[in-house]
Amino acid sequence: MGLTRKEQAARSRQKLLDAACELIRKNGYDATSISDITQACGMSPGNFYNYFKSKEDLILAIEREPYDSFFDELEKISDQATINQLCNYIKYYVDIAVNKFGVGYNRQWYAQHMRPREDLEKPTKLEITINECRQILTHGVQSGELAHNTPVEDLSEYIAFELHGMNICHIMSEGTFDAMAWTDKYCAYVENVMLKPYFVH
Amino acid sequence: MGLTRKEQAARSRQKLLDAACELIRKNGYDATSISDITQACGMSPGNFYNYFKSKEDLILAIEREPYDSFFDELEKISDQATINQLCNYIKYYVDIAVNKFGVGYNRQWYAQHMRPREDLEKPTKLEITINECRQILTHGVQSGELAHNTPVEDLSEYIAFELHGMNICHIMSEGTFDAMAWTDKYCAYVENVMLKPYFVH
Amino acid sequence: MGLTRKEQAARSRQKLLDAACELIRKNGYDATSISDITQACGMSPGNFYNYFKSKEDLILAIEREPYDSFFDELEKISDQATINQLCNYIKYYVDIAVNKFGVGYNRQWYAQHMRPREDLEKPTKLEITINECRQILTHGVQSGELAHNTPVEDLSEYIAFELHGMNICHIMSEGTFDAMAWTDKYCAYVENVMLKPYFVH
Amino acid sequence: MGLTRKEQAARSRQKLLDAACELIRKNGYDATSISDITQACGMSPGNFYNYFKSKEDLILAIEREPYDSFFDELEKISDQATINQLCNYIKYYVDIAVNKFGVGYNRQWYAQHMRPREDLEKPTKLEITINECRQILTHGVQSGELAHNTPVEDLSEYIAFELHGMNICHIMSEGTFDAMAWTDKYCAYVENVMLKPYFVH
DNA sequence: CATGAATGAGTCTTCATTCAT
DNA sequence: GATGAATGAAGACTCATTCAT
Repeated sequence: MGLTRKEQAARSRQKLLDAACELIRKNGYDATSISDITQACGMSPGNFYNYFKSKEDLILAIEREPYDSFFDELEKISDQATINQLCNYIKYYVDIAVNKFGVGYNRQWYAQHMRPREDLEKPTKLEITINECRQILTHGVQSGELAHNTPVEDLSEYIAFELHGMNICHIMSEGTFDAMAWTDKYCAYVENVMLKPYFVH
Repeated sequence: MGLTRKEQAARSRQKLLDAACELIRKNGYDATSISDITQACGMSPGNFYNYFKSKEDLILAIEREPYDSFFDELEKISDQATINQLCNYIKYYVDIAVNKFGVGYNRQWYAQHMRPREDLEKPTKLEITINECRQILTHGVQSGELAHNTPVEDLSEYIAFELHGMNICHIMSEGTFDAMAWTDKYCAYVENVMLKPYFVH
Repeated sequence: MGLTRKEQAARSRQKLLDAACELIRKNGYDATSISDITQACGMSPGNFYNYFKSKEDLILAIEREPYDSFFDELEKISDQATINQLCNYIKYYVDIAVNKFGVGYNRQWYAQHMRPREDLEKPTKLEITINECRQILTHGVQSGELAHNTPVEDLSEYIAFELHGMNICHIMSEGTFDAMAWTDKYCAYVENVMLKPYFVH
Repeated sequence: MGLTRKEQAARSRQKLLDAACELIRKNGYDATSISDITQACGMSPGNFYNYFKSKEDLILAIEREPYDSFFDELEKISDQATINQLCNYIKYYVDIAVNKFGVGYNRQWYAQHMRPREDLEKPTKLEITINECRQILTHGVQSGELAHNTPVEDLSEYIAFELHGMNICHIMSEGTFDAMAWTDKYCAYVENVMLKPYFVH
């Protein structure tokens, strides 16, 4: 039925984004050609460049998207108990990594972000994960759920490192690692062991 | 002078292997061409195929494991208290990663081990790390230092993931991350928080 | 506001023409895309085809000749001595080229007129310059100032080529070539050397 | 019969050079694709890049070649009378421009060299022509054939401009301008008119 | 063992052009 | 008149691989 031009364009762009994600996830970045992507959308190759400046640009667009929404996610859960926030965050992270990105895409992601960096000022992707954890824990301390002496800094690092380590395990296992089961156990561990000493009551 | 053909051949093969390692680490697998590799060795591209059936074949050949030798180290410390063994293991791991290998080599290591694998039977390098942790913890349970209900499996994973996550952080920070300080804190955390519930007495 | 459709159309067409001129001058015909042109006008690419059948059609439309108006000037000086007419013509030419048009426009002018031509009947812009010189010299022969055996044809060519050669030098030098000084010397040369053998007393 | 590898390579490179020259001359630079060139040589497209870094590189190689040999040409004729040197130089220039390069290539040549320049230090192509003329005339003065008051500087410019103006005429006429006939007349003019006042005896 | 010229399929990207809105 | 999404044919360039020398 009647789609406006803008809607049509947005839909095409999203189709490309989804197809690209899917293909890169399956085959990896280098093994996915622009033609593969447009073909999967039933488009001509040239049309790709109406939406993305280059193949490189596509990756940036894909990457920006779901990780950006972490912050939105944090917003949505900001009124929950700290431990719930944290567990939801962890589950959300794993879900994105495993279900949305998958092994192929994550491989590319790490390859890219482990390259030598020019701009040492910008926070690394790992620091961003740490920041997000810290944000939740800090909020927990401020709200009185966690003790003042909670080593927020250290715990944030531990969790962030753990998530990335798990991600790598997932990649190396070619996706056979059961990330979802792990997540449940790890959340329980965070609650019952890691944060245990710091809960107020 | 006076090298036999066989020696010459072995030397050429090794040169190719080393150059490939170096280049793939720097630029990634797909961005490293056969020409790049042979040129780095002062060879002609054709010569590559005297030693490797294909580019894919090369990757399989790059399977030297400097991380493997940890087992020897474990032997040496097997009579210490479990917590000491574990902390020594962690310190040893970090020391190797940071001081011996450094950012450059680790980049290469991950790039290599995150590539798609054919042989799903062989344990991944991360699984090896988990195994080593498990070995220590299991020993702790058997010796009565740790309770029988210690979730050895889970804790081994947590520690192994943490170590690799830290390693990645170290890489992404271009070596500015203070891994040694982190190690001390993490060891304390392992002793005082993670294993706390499971110590017998 | 309040433009009729026709006026609006004419204005759009002219904007396209001007933008095309400007861009082709700067980057060359092949390096100038329809999108470049329409974008420079703040138009959509499709709109181009409301005014021109094709890109090739555009080039044919860019046939405005500011150099043509020299003939008017010739009228005004037709009662002077031949050598003065010629020198004034040369000076006028150089003045127009250097001061009025400048390096930028001349670049465009040559780029445009050196493109492959379909209509071999129409005189080239260079032939027009030759014609103008010939007109002056012929008049000189007819008025008895120049000998009958004056090789009018050849000398006209020499002067016309010289002017265009100088113009190109001016362009290539980015305008640092001192065209005015050159003009004085060249006029003296025309009088004292080139035409010397043909003056009747 | 038995060609060495190096000979074979040199021959291939030359074949590419010749075919490129021929095709660009006929169709212009932009209308000549790498495939066109290699196909004309019975080669695969990829092989082109064993000999030239890029398409741009090819142009530079073509261009360098015949204009470089002007200097060799000057060497060869350095013991002739100045007027003969000059006429031979002019004839050689026209021959290269018309027969070797042709309209298509020259179009490209001028388009390229009339572009805005970054490096104002390097002499323009036109200055090189002036230099070559000056070299011959200076030698004529030094050898006593031409008077000391010969305006070498000016005359060199006149001749160089004339040659380029003629070249442009040749382009604009789509090659119908009879450059060879013109050359003969112009050489006679240089001898009998332009240099006449300055010959010693 | 080593060379390097040659292959040719494949990649990213551009762009003139069309057409439904 | 104007828009801009879509097309698809080309083009420059790369690279794993082969093979005659």
